[in-house]
Amino acid sequence: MKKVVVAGQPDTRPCADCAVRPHAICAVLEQDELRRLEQLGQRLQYRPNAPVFTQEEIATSCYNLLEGVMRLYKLLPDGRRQIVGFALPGDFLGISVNGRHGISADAVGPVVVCRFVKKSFSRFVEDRPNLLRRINEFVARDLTEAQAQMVLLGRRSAEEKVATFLVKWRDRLAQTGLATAITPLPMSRLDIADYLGLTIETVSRTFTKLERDEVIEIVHGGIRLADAARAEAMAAA
Amino acid sequence: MKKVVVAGQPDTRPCADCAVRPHAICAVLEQDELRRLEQLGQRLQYRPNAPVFTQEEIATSCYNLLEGVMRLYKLLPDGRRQIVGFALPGDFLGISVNGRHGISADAVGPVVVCRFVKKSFSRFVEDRPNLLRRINEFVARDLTEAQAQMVLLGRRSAEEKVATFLVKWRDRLAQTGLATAITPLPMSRLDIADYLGLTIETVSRTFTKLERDEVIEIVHGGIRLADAARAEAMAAA
DNA sequence: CGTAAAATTGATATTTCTCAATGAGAGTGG
DNA sequence: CCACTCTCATTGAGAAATATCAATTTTACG
Repeated sequence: MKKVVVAGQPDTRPCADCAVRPHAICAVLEQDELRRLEQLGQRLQYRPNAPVFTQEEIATSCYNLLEGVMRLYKLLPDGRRQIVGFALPGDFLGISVNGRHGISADAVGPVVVCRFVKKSFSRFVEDRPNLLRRINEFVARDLTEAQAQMVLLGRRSAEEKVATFLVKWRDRLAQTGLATAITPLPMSRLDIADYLGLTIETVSRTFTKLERDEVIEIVHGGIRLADAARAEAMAAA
Repeated sequence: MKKVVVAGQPDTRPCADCAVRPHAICAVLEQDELRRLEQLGQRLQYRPNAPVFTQEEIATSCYNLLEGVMRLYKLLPDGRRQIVGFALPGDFLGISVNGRHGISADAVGPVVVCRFVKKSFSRFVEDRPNLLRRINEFVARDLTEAQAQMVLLGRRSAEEKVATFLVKWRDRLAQTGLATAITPLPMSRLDIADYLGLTIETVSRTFTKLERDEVIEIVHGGIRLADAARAEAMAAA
């Protein structure tokens, strides 16, 4: 594989006009704290499919996702893959429990992150309970989402899985200000399958069925939720 | 259903000789802080199957589990249930992200908890970054476990699910000092099924198969891991 | 002991997977 | 600008895993 990491150019856009700040952990920082944190962060770009960090690898950095979509996943020894989540701008990644990353993360499309070296980042957080609380909330939110995903994986049919995925993905994009008539799906069918605990064929068939039933319209690079109400009913929690 | 909550008697055993303290969030507290926290906690007992808190309910309390096993689960509107975890002594429960509980929790067998009113507990945590960090670690650990469970639910066969469950359950019991030749299974087959995303019949058949294959021996109220190595191989992460 | 709940077992149905083939777009080099 | 090729997505047919429905056995409990 080609080299995929693009070295960060000198920061031309500092935290001050960071688009994701209100949604990121940084939102709780004061101006001067922000400038301090800015020193610690390094902006990096990744090409589509480039790995950002890997399961089992010693966790030396954590990341704010600034632009693009990432997939977070675990692999079994025989290669089976479970995607445990997709990260969107504003998400904070790389928290580890035993010094090693529990999951792998790579770029779906082009990605820009703000990287922090864990050591200095931890020191920064240490005297700022505000920030620690904020990080805590982020982790708690991730846990809540993980629990919802367990219900999906363990107890729902293929059709419910796909409908739920589409509705929740649309809602997440809307929250980060990316609402459009068409819901873009930057990830592949295989990614969706590995996220929902299905095969690519079942995902494809389910998309087709939902389109036949006029719940969605499959368009290039995404879908249109033609009958959002019906999709939401299928996704009902 | 009968009333199941037994009012806490005046604390006869204060934090000082709390058996779970080293494994609980309280481990990071100094003697005097501990005495302070003690004021805030209330010891409560629950009968088997008694609910402790419920999904969607406004989250006013959080809990240290002191004795017994709890099941944590989510229900779908049509009654399908996914158990997202079993709690053991030392676990901290009731963290909520939006003021309401995201999950339900009830006692599997008899349970004793240490309950804290969220409001006063939060105030206590506020000036103790140590404790906040500890809670953070607990949530991060839960998240890591949830991610592992997603792999199990999405990508593993019934046999792998059951074997993994048994091995990990044994390991958890061992960690909390409950290691024995026989691994007790206080939860029902239905609980196990709802934890693994299977039906009760499939769980039962899989137990039988594992016994025929001499991987386990089914004994009253639990199992013996007759061939731990083989079980661990099936569970290999 | 007798009854109810839990667990097991069996027969069949259903869902989803697997394997195989085809089709559609995107990028490339002539 | 057009084949060519590669990857990704879709579709089909048949297989496999697990669910469902039903019966029976075992265990728990009054």
